Amino acid sequence: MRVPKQVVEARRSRLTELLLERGYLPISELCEELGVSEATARRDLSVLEGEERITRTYGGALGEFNAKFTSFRERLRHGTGAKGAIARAAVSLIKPGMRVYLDAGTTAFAIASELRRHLPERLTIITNNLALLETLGSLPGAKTILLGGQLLERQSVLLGDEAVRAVGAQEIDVAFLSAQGMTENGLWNSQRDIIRLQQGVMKRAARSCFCLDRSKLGKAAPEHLITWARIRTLISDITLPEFRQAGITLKPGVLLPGCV
Amino acid sequence: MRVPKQVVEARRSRLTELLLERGYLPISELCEELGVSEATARRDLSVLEGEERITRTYGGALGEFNAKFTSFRERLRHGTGAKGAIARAAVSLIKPGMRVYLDAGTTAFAIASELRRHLPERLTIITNNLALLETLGSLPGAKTILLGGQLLERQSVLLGDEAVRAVGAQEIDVAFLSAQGMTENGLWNSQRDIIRLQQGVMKRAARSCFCLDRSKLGKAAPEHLITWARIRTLISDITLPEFRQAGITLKPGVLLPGCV
DNA sequence: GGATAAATGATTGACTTCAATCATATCACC
DNA sequence: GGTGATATGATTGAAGTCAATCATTTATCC
Repeated sequence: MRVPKQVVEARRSRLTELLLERGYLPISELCEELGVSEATARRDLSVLEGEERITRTYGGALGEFNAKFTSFRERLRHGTGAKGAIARAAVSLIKPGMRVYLDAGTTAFAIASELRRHLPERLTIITNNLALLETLGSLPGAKTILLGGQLLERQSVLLGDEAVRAVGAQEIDVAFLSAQGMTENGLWNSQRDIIRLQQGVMKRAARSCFCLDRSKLGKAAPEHLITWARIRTLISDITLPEFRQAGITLKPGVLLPGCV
Repeated sequence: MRVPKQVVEARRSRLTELLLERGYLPISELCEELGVSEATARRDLSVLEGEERITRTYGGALGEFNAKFTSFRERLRHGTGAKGAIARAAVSLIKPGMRVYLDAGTTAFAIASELRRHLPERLTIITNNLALLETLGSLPGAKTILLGGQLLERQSVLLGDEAVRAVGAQEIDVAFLSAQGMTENGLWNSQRDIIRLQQGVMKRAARSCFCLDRSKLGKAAPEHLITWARIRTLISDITLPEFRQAGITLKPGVLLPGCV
C-alpha cells in the first residue's frame, strides 16, 4: 500500500537518527524499530546511502558520524603515498616528552596514524580536531588535550574565540599545521577562524612545521596565512626545482628532507 | 601451522588498531589487511570480542570507540524508563535561545536524545562530554560549544584546569548536572576534577538542575559536591516520601514534578 | 473522481557469512 | 629432542543477506 510522502521521509529521518544514536544497527533491529518489513528497510537504506546520509554494511548500516570518519580515513591508505611520507617525516621531529600540536586536515590524521605505530614516551598531544580523538584517545601513555570552542557543523573541528583563548594558555614544543593552498605569496586557508587559531598556535609553539602535499601547489584560498619569509620548516613531497618553477624560493634548510 | 604466540598477539593488536582507525571493516578487508584466511580472521574477532576490545557485526567488526559508545547507548532504551522521564522533564525547562550546559553521564545523553526530538530554536549547548557530540553535532540550528581540557582515558570526557578555566568564560542559562550518589548530606561524585568543573559550572549558571535517578539514593562517593540546602532544582523519579524515608528533607519546589 | 504513480510486503534464487570439523604444521614445554 | 598443545587453512552445511520481481494498496495529480 502506498503511504504519504511525509511518512516515508519521517521514517527515513528517524532511521538516520537511530543510526546516529547507536552508531551501528543490523537490519533486523532496524525493521523492528521502524515497524516495517525487511524489504522496506533495505529500500530506505539504499536511498539514504545514495544521499550519503548513512553507510551500509553487509547486514546493517552505520550512522553518518562513523561514515564521515570512515570515508575520511579511506581517502588515506595507511602510510602510503605522499601523505604517509609527510607523516613519517613529521613524526621524526617528535621526541619523547614533547608537547605536540596537530591541527585539522587529513595530514594531521596521517601523523596521528603514524604515531600509533611509533609512539615516543610521555607525549602530550594538543589539538582542535575531534576526528583525531578516535585515533589518539586510546593511545596508552600519551596525554591528549583538546582545545575548547565551537563545533563546526558537518566538520569535526573546534574553532572560534574560545579555541584561540584556549591555545593561548598552552605550551607547545612543535606544531604541525596545514593549509589549503600555496602560491608565491605564501600559504592560504579558507576561513578566517582557522587562520586566527593557527596564528595563535604559532605564537605559542617553539617550532611550527607546515605540512602540505603537492596538490596544494599553485592553489590560492580566500584568506592569507603566512608569507614564505616567515616559514621556518616545511614538510612536503614537492622538490626544490618544482618550487622554483612555481616562483617560490625557499630559504635553505626550510624544506625538511626525507619525503620527496 | 602453528605460529609464535607473540605473532598472534601482534596480529590481534593490529586488528584492534585497524578497527580503531577505520571504525568499521568487513571481514574480507580484514583478511586482506592481515594476510590471513577468513577462518583465522574470524577466530581473532571472536577472541577480541570476548575481551571486549571490539564489537563484531554480521560481516565485519567495529572498533572499540564505536563499541564503547554503542554499549553506552544500549543501556539507555530511547525515552523509556526513569532516565527518559527525567530527560523529558529537563527539556521542558529549556526555552528558545537558551545557553544550556550538559555534563557527563547517561542522563545527559538522555537529555540530548530528547533534544533531537523537540529542539527549541537558537539553542546553544555547552558540554565537556564528547559522547554527546555524536548526537548533538549534527543538530541543525543548534550551536554546540565544547569545553577544552584533558581527555580522560577510556572515557569521553574533558576535565582538568583547562576545562575549569574554559567554563569560567561561558554564560549559562540552565545547567543539567548529575552525581554518582546522594545521602542526607547532599550529593557526591567520584572525582575531584569532576567536582571542580561542576562547581565552576554552577558559578556561571543562572540555574543549576541536578538530575539523579533512584539508583543513586543512599549511595555515597569519595568527594562531596553540594549540600541539600544549596540545591534549587532537582529532577528525579524519586517521590518526596521516599526522600523523607532516606532522611532527606527537600525544600518545597525543589523537586521538579512530572517524572515520578 | 478517475488515472497514474508510488510505496509496501511477500517471494524467489543467487550469493555471503558463519561455526564446526578436520588434517596439518610447528611452537612450547619438559 | 620428543611430545603434547595450539594455530592455521580448507571444507561443509546451515543460516543469513540481498536485489529483483510481482501483486496489492493507496496517495497524488489532473
